[in-house]
Amino acid sequence: MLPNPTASTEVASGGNPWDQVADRLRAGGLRWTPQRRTLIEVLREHEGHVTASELIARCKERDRTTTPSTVYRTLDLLEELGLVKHGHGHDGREEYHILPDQVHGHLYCGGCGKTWEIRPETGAVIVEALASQLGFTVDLSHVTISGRCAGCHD
Amino acid sequence: MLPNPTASTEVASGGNPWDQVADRLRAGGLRWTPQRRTLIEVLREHEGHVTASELIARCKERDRTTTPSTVYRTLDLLEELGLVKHGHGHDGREEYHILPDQVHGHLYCGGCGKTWEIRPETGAVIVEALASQLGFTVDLSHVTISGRCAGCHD
DNA sequence: TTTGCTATTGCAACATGTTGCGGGCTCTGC
DNA sequence: GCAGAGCCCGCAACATGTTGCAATAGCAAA
Repeated sequence: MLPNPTASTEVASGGNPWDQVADRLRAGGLRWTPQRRTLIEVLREHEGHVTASELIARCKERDRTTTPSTVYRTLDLLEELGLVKHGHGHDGREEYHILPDQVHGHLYCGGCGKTWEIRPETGAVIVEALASQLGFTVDLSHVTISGRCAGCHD
Repeated sequence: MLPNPTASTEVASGGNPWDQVADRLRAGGLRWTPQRRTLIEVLREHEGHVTASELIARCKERDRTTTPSTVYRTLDLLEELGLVKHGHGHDGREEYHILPDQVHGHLYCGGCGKTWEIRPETGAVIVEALASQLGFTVDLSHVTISGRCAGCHD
């Protein structure tokens, strides 16, 4: 039935996570559709962060009939599977972290418009400050923190 | 020339900042319009934070002809005057801090949906961590940091 | 008070997300 | 290989912001 039965166990352990998406969906009673396949193909080609609108644009390049609502709904699904994680850029727009193996936060400089990743050591300080003082578990990856970088003071 | 010359110095030092808005606008060659007056009246009645859509709704209560674009543009103006400061809630929607005398950040719990203010002491730890390690000057008030509060772990 | 400059408004169109609904398609079980 | 079950798609409508443009209306100077 499956085109390539030999690959399944190999892929399951060390292979590309995207190869398992179809099976993981079906295992949960969900469906593997052309629209979802298109989005997965687009995601395979990206790393790091992408805005939702860019993903939609790329999907439209492959399939002119792409509908935004379908993309957003599929992204929600993939987030539940842990394959992407959404956050918000400095302006509140949606951004997706692809394959969030290592959670990290972002900094945005309002002066020059650049964005940096917050290194784990630095992030740990923030996370711990809020954990110890308020018992709050921070999800740093959800927001982009704004401010001014070293080169853009005053 | 001014209608109430005796009040000017009094107001300038300790009075209500909203009372000076009209003059501050005119001083810059800008105009004092009914639409702006309506928004100021609404802002006077609020403290802390309000979402943009709530402000628009309140303006509409006073003036049915209120247009969203005008409200947004006026809020931009008031931000330049330092009377409000915009930020983004956990979902990326706009929020305005009214009269930001003391800048503070916000925490949002994805479990119970509540929001807390970050106390200055706690905020200082975060600001300093990024300043000393990266030379980055954080504007904590711009974003709402997400996570889980003490009561919503696991 | 009148006049003229131009800041501002309201509209319309657009960008980005979200949501409800009816019909179609995927999957499974026979 | 077929048919039923129900997940999903695409549409339409809406919510929240942003932007360009022509007409209006504040303001100040005469």
